[in-house]
Amino acid sequence: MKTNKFITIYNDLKEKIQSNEYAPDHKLPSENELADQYRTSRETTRKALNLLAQNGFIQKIKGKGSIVLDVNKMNFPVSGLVSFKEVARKIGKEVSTHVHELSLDEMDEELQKKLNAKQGEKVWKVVRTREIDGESVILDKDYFLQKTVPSLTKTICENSIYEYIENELNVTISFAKKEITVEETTPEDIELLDIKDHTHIVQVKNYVYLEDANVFQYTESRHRLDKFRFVDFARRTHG
Amino acid sequence: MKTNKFITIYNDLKEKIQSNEYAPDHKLPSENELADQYRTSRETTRKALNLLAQNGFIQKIKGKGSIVLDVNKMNFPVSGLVSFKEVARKIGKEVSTHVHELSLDEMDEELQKKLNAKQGEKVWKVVRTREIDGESVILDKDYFLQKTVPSLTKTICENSIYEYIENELNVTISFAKKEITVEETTPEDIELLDIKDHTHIVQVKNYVYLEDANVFQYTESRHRLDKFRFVDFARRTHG
DNA sequence: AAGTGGTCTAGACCACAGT
DNA sequence: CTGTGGTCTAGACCACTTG
Repeated sequence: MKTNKFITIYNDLKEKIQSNEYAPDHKLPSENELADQYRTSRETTRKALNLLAQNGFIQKIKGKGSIVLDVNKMNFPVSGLVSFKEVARKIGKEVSTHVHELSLDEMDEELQKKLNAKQGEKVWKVVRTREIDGESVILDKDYFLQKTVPSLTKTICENSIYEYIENELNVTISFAKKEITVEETTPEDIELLDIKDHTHIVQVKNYVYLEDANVFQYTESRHRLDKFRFVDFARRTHG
Repeated sequence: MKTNKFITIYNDLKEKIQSNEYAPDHKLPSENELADQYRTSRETTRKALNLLAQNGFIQKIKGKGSIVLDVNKMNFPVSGLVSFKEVARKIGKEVSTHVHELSLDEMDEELQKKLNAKQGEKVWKVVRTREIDGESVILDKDYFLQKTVPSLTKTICENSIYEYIENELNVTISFAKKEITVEETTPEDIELLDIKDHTHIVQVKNYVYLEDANVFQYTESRHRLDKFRFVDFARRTHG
């Protein structure tokens, strides 16, 4: 696997920021200096710096330079495409996953629409609950098009489906859309989750798209109110 | 105001996509063709295309081309830095804002920490409720550092504070962090909002940063459960 | 083999901040 | 004035898709 030059520079600078070699509120070397250091052109250096800026490590200011941001203070985005396992590891809690259902089903009309699929295509349906510190707090229903995920096993579902998809299959995830709303608890929620006296749950609908801009997964996540937390990090972009 | 070449191209292509001149699932002209058409270099064209991709208008696929996405189907991000007025206009509802409090205060310790401010600095505190279709559903508490927002009036608060800040003052907003959690309703919620029988509200903490990477605004938004909806649009980025 | 997007280069001019 | 980041250019090579 050959790595691009600007990715190499990005990773190097990222590590130096995280290890405090470049400390918060201080400035990075200028673009010209960095281009010299890494024996590359300025445009390539700029690509690396723009990535750092996009991911919240630095802030570029015209006429001044690139300022290192306080990574810890920003308390990084648990947003986007991060998998449950990664999040769990991050918060350092005792977690586990229980698979309640794993089946290859026909789709009803609504699901067909959500996945933008044809009549007759089949989907994997996976129902899982997530336990944190011994309490069942998240109910996940995942739907994968069989077209892109030919087979699935219980073992895979108990670990990270994302890892399996990205590493074992040759599929690249491109972007995801999330919709967060609050809904009334259903009998199923009460059955599968350790609901306290709550009348509502937080519902997260997640649409995952591939490189070719087709949806291939739809997930409905139902979170116990008191255990829900979502962080979003929005950068202003041109236009 | 001089516009950059790549922004011009971006806007032109964006309009052509929105007006269906370039239809969903079809391909844009190649980068070389576009570079010819706009009498510019390929790299500049690429900058425009990358912006379109970032904002969800197209999907670039190596070896193939740039495919136009279905803008309507994706139901665009109401996420990030969009102001209440913009969102309101988008959903086309009858909305209004009521200012309950507008004062220049000392900060307590907690707020000082949140705004990363020094002892003795003062903040504008603004308490507003938002009415949609005659019901009071959002309670906003904004805190602005006086250092960056010297003066505020009730009229400004009734309209868009963001518009005032970005247009009248010479301040550029750079990025924002949001934290979404669910909290128990307080007596203040019940007093100022049309709460039904709900025991909880959705709380959105919003930290807004300037170009120099300092926080200048902290907002706590409290939303009635049944009227809350948040859309997030996450693109995969390198690294 | 031809065409596409992805990376990289070396050089140029600009707008802005600090002196 | 100098140095910074922002934009733009013309050309090169690569990896990938498709015929």
